[in-house]
Amino acid sequence: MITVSTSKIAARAYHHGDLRSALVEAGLVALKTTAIADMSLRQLARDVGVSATAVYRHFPDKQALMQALASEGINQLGVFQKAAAEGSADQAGDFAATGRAYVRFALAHPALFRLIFSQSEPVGQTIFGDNLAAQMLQDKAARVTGGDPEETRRLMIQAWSVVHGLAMLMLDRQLPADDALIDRVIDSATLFPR
Amino acid sequence: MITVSTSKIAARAYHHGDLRSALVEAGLVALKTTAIADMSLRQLARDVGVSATAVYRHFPDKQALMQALASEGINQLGVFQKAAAEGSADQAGDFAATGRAYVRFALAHPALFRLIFSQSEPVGQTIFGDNLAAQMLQDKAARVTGGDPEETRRLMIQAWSVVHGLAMLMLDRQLPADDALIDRVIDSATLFPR
DNA sequence: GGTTAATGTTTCTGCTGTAAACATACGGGC
DNA sequence: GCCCGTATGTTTACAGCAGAAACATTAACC
Repeated sequence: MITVSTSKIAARAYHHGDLRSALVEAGLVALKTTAIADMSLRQLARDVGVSATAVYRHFPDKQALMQALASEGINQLGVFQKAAAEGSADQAGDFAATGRAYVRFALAHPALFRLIFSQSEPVGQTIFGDNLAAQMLQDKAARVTGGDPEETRRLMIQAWSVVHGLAMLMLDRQLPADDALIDRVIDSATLFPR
Repeated sequence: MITVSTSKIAARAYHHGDLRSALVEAGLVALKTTAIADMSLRQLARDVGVSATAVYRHFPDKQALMQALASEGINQLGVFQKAAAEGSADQAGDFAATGRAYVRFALAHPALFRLIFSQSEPVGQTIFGDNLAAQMLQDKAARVTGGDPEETRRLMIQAWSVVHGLAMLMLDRQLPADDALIDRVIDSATLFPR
């Protein structure tokens, strides 16, 4: 994946080749075993084999690197949700499937999921964000409500709240991270006013 | 509030009087203007007017102090919810009122609210916790379902998920922190399977 | 081939949590 | 009234952190 563009065969000296990508990749790996609070620029630099401050040639500060990781994370979430939705029959099942995927993604990548939402600059750009995950939420919701914009918006927010809350409470060990529980909560969530 | 138990009039020398309480109090104040990640033992010690390491006579480490703050926070949440529930007529309104209070508390005390759930040792002790907030959730839910334990549990989890998710998304600026929106989401949340 | 910009490294500052050794003062037993 | 143990402070020290500043190396282009 990391290839130096020039003819020289991966000269390991001084210039790295593509330090930025390498840092992001290392960051994603680190997030599998490291909590957000314990993420360290210096450690990442060590992992990549570069001096501590080299990072600052590619990111203005730590926050910027974290933001890049979060951005990559929200991408992966969208892809994962899309894959999950493709295997279901009706549209209501579709919607539920993306919700289940949301929670399962959170449980599978806890630190990454948290990171997505711990950027003060919302990387999940409110519900009008331009990422795949947000788009899917909008589309599925609109299809379920039949298109009425106000109802669609309400459904989006309510559905998002349920899965987000469930995910967070499970991540924070307030609820057991139980697959059956996810299904039960989502299946019995009737999101329409009577 | 801080009084030395002996006759000496608040001798500010060497022994503080009640450093533990003072630290907790200072911590709660600090949380009004400081994000969790930026909370510092040394700063708290400075605020109270004591050396940096004096803290360790009362708390084994930073985590323990944070836990104490979280514990106080969940207390306050319970009290706030109780007060909110007392002004409503029927039981369903009761339940909704505690939900609204949950979200409003989160918005009013963002860092404190986050702290409650950011302790790896769950201070909101799963849903069987012994704190007032958890007790209220259980009671209100049981009253609504008529007592059926399985249904009660489902309702608790679902209701908790909605309000927790809504609160988190608003805190993380993914949704506008709008009072009317809170009402709309909670009022239209029909939490029973058809 | 030499200049310039991009991308590295070293070195430094000030912050953090926390361990260890030492100082002070309170309270109870003689 | 003195004395000593224990609780509760302080000072000093260390390692790790984010980031600023000055300097080194390399690649790319004229």
